[in-house]
Amino acid sequence: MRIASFNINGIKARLPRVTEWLEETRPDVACFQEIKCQDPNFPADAFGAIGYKSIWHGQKSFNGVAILARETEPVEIQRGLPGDDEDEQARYLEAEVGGIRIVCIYLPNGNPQPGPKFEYKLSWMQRLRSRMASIWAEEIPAIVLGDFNVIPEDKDVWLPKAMADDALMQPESRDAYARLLHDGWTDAIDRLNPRGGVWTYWDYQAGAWQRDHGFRIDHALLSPECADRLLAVGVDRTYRGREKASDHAPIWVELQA
DNA sequence: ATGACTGCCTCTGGCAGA
Repeated sequence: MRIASFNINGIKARLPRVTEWLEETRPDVACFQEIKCQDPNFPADAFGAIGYKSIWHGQKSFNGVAILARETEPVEIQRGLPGDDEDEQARYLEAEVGGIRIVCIYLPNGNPQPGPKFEYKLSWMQRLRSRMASIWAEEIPAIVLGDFNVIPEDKDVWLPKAMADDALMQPESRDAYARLLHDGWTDAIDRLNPRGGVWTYWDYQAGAWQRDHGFRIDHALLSPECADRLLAVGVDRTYRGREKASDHAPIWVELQA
């Protein structure tokens, strides 16, 4: 079973790229972040036509997440990250697909730091940890994946100095991410690429893609019930180099059926 | 080098992204 995640940076601008990727790679489950559309405008029919059923949580202009499943309907468990009734940003969608709990997240970027956006990021990560602890307690196969907007370690960025002041790699952001790992979740890409050097994002600016100036911020965290079944991981880098590409590449994990 | 690019909604420029 292959479960993928893709920060698509706008479903309207990216639909041809995204359907092409689905048809070429045929993941069993696909999580999208930054769909950047309101709920009525999500192109569920276009995905249905190529064999995928969708649930989504949209928002005007920004954010927005979706979960697609091949030949089966994702069963929605939770929409929006619990823990703050004031938070209306569409960044969290949780479903069950084929006996696996799928948690699709778009974690706040947090720039500029310090400031309210960085505080929002850190409080969001606290709430995520709490939600993940509840899921952990269910002792089920679960995978939390998406755009975490955290560079976990220096080995996960082409040049640590270049990003030193960025919210993505502040000690507070890294500590909050490390706590999830200490809680027992397995960073699937890191587990199978322990020396680092794996990028999932390249900026549109300054020829970052051409120079391979990237970093790793898209992650997949596995509960023990999933980690025991981990066969392979990957980043579909080639899609970053195509016409009208997202600034992220898709990531995927393969679990034993 | 306070640079660079892209998408969105449209106050077609300002915001957000990372």
